[in-house]
Amino acid sequence: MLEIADQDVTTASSEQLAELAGVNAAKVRKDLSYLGTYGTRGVGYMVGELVDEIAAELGLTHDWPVAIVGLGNLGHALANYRGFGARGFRVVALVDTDAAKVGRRLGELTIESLDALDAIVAARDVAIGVIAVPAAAAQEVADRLVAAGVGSILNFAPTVVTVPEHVTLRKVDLATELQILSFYQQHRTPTPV
Amino acid sequence: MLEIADQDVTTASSEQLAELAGVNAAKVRKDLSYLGTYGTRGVGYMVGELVDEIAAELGLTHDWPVAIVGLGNLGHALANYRGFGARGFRVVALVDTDAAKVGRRLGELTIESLDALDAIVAARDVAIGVIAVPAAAAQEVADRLVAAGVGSILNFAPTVVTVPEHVTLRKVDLATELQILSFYQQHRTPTPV
DNA sequence: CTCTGTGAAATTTTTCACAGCG
DNA sequence: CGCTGTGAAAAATTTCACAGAG
Repeated sequence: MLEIADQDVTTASSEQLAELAGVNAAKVRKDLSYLGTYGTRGVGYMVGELVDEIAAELGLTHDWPVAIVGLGNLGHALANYRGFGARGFRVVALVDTDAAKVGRRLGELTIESLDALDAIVAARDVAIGVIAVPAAAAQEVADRLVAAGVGSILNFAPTVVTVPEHVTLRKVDLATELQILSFYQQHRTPTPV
Repeated sequence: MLEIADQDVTTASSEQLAELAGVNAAKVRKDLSYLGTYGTRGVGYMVGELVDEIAAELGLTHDWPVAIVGLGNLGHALANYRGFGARGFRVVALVDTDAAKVGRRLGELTIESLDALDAIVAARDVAIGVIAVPAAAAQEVADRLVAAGVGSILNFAPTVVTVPEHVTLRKVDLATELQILSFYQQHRTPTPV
């Protein structure tokens, strides 16, 4: 393992990849085979080539403009989150209803009013809207995002919001993760993956 | 549907539950059958009874003491997060290394020093530790939590941390959620669930 | 020789469909 | 009757195992 890490970081066998991912080697090969033939028999997979191919498949080669709505603690945390950039996301707008917050700078961006949302989305081609407002305001913000033409919404508010069929919606529930942990704890099963 | 909502909120058929969850009715019945027999033939499921049973199965009847380590924006957001309580989690400690933050009040709790972690965990019987520190400090915090005897860890830092076999670890990666959204957007598939 | 790519087998998950309870 | 609970069928996923490429 050490020898490999030192001398041969350019290729990896399905066995090694399987170990890293905690799955079966055959599964790795089958999954990768759907991307096409990127392995070399008798050698393994070229790591660089593989990373590029997976990135392309996952949409990481695109640059997705993201708007964050709501700059409470969570919104701030998201705005400061290192690593969105590395994964192909660019935060292009910070929006809040609170007049006291509008105009405040936060890193490279200035907080803007929710009323300007339509113009912001159109001008900066926002693809993804992140809802980080209190539960009570979530549906209203979702409606506004949809009206502005945002195609995908990530909802952090602890409430159910509904959107039209053509808009993709995901909900992140921070309590759910804790719940999964406590479930494992209660059942004393080692965490899978 | 309206009549049901008005008059008959105490029971729901597998068909209705399936609609709400966006799955097949047979799956609902099969899944619920693993809990035992809680439905009434010809009628449906008693919603109240069902909620209680699921809560018990998921460990929501326990009260899980949670400690949050790191009170940057994310830590604050988690500390203020409404709804942990409703799901059986009680934040019993806020911990940070920053001497400037220690002693500060935040809602009902006071921020304490990481050095006091062992005593805090022991005294308040902390079951779950939440890591909300920068990536660079995550492993250190994880080690401390493990040493203090915490059995489950939820890691929000964008880095991989390793823990002993007997500790349950989960990682929440905020960028992953965006990635899933952009994947759907790219492939123009309606979101499942 | 080693390690991929892939049919075929095994296993798991989901759906069907219906006997029978209330 | 309506709707559950559940065997049996169908579909999807995972693993095996090996021919053959490099």
